[in-house]
Amino acid sequence: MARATIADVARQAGVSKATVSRFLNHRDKLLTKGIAARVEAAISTLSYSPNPMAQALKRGRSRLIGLVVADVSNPFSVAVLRGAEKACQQAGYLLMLFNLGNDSRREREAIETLTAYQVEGFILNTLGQDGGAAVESARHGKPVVLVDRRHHDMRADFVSLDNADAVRMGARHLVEAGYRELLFVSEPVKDVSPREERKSAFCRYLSESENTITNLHGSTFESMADEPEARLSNALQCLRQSAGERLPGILSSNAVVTLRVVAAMTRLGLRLGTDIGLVGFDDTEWSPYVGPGLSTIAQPTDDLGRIAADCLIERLKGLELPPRQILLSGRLMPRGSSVPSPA
Amino acid sequence: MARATIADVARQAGVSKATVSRFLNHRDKLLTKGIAARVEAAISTLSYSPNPMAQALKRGRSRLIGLVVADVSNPFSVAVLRGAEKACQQAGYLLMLFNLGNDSRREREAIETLTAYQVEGFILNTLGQDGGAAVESARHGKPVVLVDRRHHDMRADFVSLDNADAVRMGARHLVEAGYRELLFVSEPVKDVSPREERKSAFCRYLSESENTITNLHGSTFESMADEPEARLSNALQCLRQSAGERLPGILSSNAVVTLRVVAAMTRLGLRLGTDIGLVGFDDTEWSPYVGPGLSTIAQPTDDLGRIAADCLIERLKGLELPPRQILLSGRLMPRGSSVPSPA
DNA sequence: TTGTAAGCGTTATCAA
DNA sequence: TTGATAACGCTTACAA
Repeated sequence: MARATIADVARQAGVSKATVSRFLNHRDKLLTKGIAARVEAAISTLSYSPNPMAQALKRGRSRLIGLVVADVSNPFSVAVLRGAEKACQQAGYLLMLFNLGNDSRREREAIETLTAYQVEGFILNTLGQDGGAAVESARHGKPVVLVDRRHHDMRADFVSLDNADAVRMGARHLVEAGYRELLFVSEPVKDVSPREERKSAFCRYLSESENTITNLHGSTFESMADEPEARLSNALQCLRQSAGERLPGILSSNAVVTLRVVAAMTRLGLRLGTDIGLVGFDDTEWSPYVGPGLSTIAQPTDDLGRIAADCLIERLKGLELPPRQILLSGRLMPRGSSVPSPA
Repeated sequence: MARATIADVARQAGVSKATVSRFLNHRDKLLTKGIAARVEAAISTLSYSPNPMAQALKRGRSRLIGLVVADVSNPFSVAVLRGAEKACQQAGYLLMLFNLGNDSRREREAIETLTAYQVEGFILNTLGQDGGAAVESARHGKPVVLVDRRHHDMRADFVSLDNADAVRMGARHLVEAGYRELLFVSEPVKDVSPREERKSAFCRYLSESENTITNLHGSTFESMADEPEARLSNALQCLRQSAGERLPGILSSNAVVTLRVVAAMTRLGLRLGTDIGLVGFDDTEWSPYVGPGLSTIAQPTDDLGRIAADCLIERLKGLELPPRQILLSGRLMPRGSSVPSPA
């Protein structure tokens, strides 16, 4: 038999639908003990639970939160997803996931689809390049929280790693380990805010440290997904050239790039740590087992997701505040790839 | 301003709501050219799109498919998710994801929540241990497709890797490479169907090959997440003991276990391939870069997800057929970890 | 404190 | 071919 409706419960308990609805929404506030008990009994014998679609239609609120991620296969996104999910669940919301599959042109579609399903707000881990779809929905009164990636045209709560600090931490670690010719490797920076921030923080670190640390020098390199392998290999060889007697060290801006660097070093027969130092953003379960162990900067991904969701839920509860910016610190995980010579 | 409703469109076009609805659902089948044009114009000027909640309420169908995964942080689940998503999108369905976070007791909650949102069917990548919640919903007429994990009490379409074949492939590869003392390492097998299938396929392979291959011997080991590190280390040392002069080789049943094995070997100072051969289920982006490269058995994850979704959608379209079982072949990715001595 | 009735945005049934 | 009108399952004035 089909799901029980509020009418079934009302009939079973010998009361009106309104009474059942009151029991559900205001619990015992307005109800006689006896009636409440009868309703409760009816609900449990019919194992009734309200139809959220109908509720959404009537209330205009769906208890749904839209989560749009640029790419679910990015472990970072998944980690954020998990954190957000937990927070949403606790607050009685359900996450609706829309994965862009790295096609940023679909962002508008995602937001419109989710809007159609009456999501009450958005958590976005996207580029924001699809004609300000997010901005629009913010104007329509749906709160938005940005995670990890800023939208340049948008004022909204923003939750992210403290990139500047993390870069400084990674670079300083390399320097303290003895590496002097630094290279920052990232995917193409263009319009992707964390990449921009990391790159410029890297440059800032260099110009700040040139005075105090002798022989320190650095440069940056952008590696594309579909480039010929030789490009990155060349860059590494140049790096060793310019290093001369000094030790070269690489700071890579995410796990994918880190793997590309490792691959290139493998091709060239270069040893991690010994020939070139390496520190990479994003600590993964496999980081300890690549080569002598990869030194990484771990992001508090769970917290990022949780806090993003909490921010959104606060807004949904009516919190009025100028857009907040919440930056969380990363944690350095030193391993063999940033140790100059084998023990 | 708020979303346009069908009433707004009707007013704008100077027709009734029914006419607009007809335009939407039966297109031009029943409509005068002129009227159709007016409705079309009104729809586009108001940029109207129907409210799926209202549609769901009225039709009893939501265009939603529920996907329940045991653990999103498992890359396998994510890959399936991506495949399923693509297929659903093409068929005009939206996926609602529910992540169990490895707590199989929440499966019932997941199914009930999704049912409340009127999902039309389920794709389950779960244990099915939560009191046959899935079975129930199947009885309520919601089609279910199982991916990777069987529910012993359930007859439903099932999509999975051909585990028996994959195990044979992995074991044979080790044997052909010269390893003779084989160990199958998996997480606790209890009631997790792919683990059971892989383990028993391993044992079957052994008993079938003992006759033809001299000196071949094998055993199995179950490694728990929270066990002391020493347990697995011991197992490896035992393995080398019993191997004697022969080469020991390990077949590990998923990526997590593979990393545990690698960790244990690292602790013991054993070299991958040279001291112990290793082939692991699940090919990951990092597999090539751990040690001399990890030999793996790649699953066609995208296909698994896509086919699962397609099966479900066929059922939703009314296909009546006894439960199907669709097994896809894995692919061996040989790398350094199954090469006995360094080149 | 409880019930009646209207309405959320659709679709489906009936007349016209 | 088109238009009223009644549902779908729920919430919420307003009445009682």
